[in-house]
Amino acid sequence: MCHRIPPGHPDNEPAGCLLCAIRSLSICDALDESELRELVRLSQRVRFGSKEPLFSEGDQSDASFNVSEGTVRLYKLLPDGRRQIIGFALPGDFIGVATGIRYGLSADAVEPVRACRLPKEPFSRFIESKPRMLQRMNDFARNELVLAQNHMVSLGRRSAEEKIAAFLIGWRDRLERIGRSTKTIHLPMSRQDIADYLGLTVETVSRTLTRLERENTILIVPGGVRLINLGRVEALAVA
Amino acid sequence: MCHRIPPGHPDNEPAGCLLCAIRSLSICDALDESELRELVRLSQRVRFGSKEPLFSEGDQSDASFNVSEGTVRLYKLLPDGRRQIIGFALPGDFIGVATGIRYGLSADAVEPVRACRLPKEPFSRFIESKPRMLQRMNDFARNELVLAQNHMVSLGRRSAEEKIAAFLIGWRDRLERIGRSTKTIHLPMSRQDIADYLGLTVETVSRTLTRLERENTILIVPGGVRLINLGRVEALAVA
DNA sequence: CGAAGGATTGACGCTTCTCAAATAGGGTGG
DNA sequence: CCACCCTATTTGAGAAGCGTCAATCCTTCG
Repeated sequence: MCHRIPPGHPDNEPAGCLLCAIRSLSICDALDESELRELVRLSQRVRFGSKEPLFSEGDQSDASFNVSEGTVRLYKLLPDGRRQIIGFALPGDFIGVATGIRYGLSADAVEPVRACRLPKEPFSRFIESKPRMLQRMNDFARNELVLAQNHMVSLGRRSAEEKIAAFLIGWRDRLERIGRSTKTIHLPMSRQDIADYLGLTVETVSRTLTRLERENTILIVPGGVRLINLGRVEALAVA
Repeated sequence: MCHRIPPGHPDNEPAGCLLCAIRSLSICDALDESELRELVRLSQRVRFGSKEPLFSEGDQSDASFNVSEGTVRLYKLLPDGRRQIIGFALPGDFIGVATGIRYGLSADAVEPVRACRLPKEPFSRFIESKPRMLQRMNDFARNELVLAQNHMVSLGRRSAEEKIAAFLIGWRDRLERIGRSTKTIHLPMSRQDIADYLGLTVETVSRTLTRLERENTILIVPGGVRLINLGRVEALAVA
């Protein structure tokens, strides 16, 4: 539907922080009007087409990103190509903060993505004297840790069926928190992505989903699922 | 060897932040002398015996802790008792920061632990106007995320043998960074702990370790292991 | 309309789990 | 100091869940 976009194509719009639709979801909510005006000057609005990388593990870490639209896949690769998806970033999420001079993981767009690019140096100078912003970034990191911890429980201790259920419930909750419809849960990522997120194979994901559908627990629809027997899914998810 | 210690037994020593041996490893390194003096007044030195909980998932989150001695196990439980160990905390680590009013996971002492207890309210007031401290706490949270991400790769995409190797290398690196000997790697945690950390069973951990020993890759010694064929372990660990 | 990639389904195998029992080790009390 | 007990660890045999390989189907898009 939309034509190929060059890597990290800059929009011609300026970063419109003051009018930003997802500001209340993002770290920028900790800034006042004059600070936002300052941020406008040091940030850039960028777009990425499906599968296009925002950054890759090992790259020089030049910038972080505030996702404003679309879904981003964050992952690590083993030398032989095995992939573990660490998480998916949604609008409001703040990604690409590296500990060292290089990114510790890779990120690419699952579907077309818009984001604010925050170049490392200017941005770190910008925040260094803003305790409220630092607090908010701390809260965001803590929240990421909570997600990571639940993810570890799934990876280490849940069966394939429980993993899928926990994934669907967790994804639904995240969509809900950013104000998306949850009547039918939109799944922009592929079966392979779900498999690599849950430590399974595509085949197992596919089989498990169709089994859940045959049992009338879920309904598979194009681009997502509906939870028919919500209680059953939730029971599997906590287990 | 030592008698039973009541839960979270307070030492009679004051919190000696100025002389603290692990300050350079901890978040407190971001504080100057007068700030440390302030911290002394609002923190308490506490001890925990083996297996004693520092806090439990679902408890009201009253305080966080700076570990100064010993090893802490951080974990989550499923309703049926399955356990996933999220990580181990060592001297210098800052644990028990909750996002909400309740702890999101449980923590207990693997071996006798000393820590500084930082009551939530006074501590959050203490840091709110200290950007350097907030920065450092951010760095610590980021570092935890890096560990979590590597852990997820192990849980989701590595074989039992690779998990064990990656665990040994990762543990060795952490011991090294806090200045511990790595000639023989001290493992204070049980086989069951290692299993619950790696998403395996005790039997698989035991079998894998003895297989590695039979192949002359490692040597199992009381309380730890020695890496005989370091190259082999490292090769398994990256894979 | 046809090609290409994604998703599903099936048959079979293997790694890891489960259940069970033996062994070792550490702490306690006599 | 030694014997005993309790727990941790190791080892074995068999089962099962999930992975692998392969073929088919479906969808999307040129």
